[in-house]
Amino acid sequence: MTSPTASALPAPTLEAAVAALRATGRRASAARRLVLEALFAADGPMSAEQIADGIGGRVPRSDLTSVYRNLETLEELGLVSHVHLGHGPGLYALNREGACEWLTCDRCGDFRAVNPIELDGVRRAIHDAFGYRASFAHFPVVGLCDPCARALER
Amino acid sequence: MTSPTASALPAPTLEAAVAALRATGRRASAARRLVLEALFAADGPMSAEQIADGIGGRVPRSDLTSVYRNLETLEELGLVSHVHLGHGPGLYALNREGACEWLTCDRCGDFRAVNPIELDGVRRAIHDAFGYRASFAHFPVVGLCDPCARALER
DNA sequence: TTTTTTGCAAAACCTTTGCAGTTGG
DNA sequence: CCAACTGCAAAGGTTTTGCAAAAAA
Repeated sequence: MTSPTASALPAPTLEAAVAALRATGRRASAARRLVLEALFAADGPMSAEQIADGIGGRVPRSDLTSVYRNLETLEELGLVSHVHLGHGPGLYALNREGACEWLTCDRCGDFRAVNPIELDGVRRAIHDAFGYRASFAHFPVVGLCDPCARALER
Repeated sequence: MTSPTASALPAPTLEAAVAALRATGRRASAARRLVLEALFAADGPMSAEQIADGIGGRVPRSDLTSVYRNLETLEELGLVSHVHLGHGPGLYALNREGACEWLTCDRCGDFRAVNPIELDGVRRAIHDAFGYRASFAHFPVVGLCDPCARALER
């Protein structure tokens, strides 16, 4: 029931993101910049709470409600997206060049970002068999990673 | 972080399910029978709340907490499993013969059960490319169904 | 000045936990 | 009888909503 309203392309810098905000009549508020700074400083997808906490001090902390609202705005603009890697909170990341899709292990919780091109064969197989255009950007491929699969084979 | 502790096979009838419960020292309580009756009466996967509500009167209603606890028990026994079809509550169903996996449309929310055999080609492609043993039983393949894909192409 | 955005409090939503009382075997 | 189970109330974790005050343009 979600369909990204991507009205802007990935922004490579904070300034580009601010420009994209302004271009749609939105404001570059302090709270919004803080969210962007946290996202630019991150090395992987983060929960709203981690963003609000300021990534352990690397960035000043902010209000959780505002973080959620700003993430929603940034998502509407196509600057950010979120993924559900299991049962916990949604995880947010900047849309970088060649937006990513995800694989996650149901057993150890580890995850891996993959370039959509690498999943095109899989996507084609699904489309041929079921007529669905699959995407693993919002919900990942879930399975067992190789170490966990071996561990379960005893 | 989930791995089914399937200690029993799918039960084709309520009596078989009761037998599976007894075989592991568990009791066939009234509340538990009600959950099983609801599941046997259902034509698709249901939320815990729908089960507690007694499928709109087809079955007497029961306490939501007990429903959750009983679903958990039935899942431990391998009689039931649940799937997350999007952002709402988890949906539960009996494990029928040839347990199923799921496809769901991100846009209209529609879903479709498929026999795991039909996804084996997809699974192989994923395994060859990434070393993951994918399963779409707990988290479905998410994408756009054909009608929605056409609708978006304008 | 006008419109957007914020921060707080509160609620909504789904699920789990604690516990005293009940029940199945 | 006794362990397993129930129902209620309460809490936990994540996300949303309402609203008056503050800030951006």
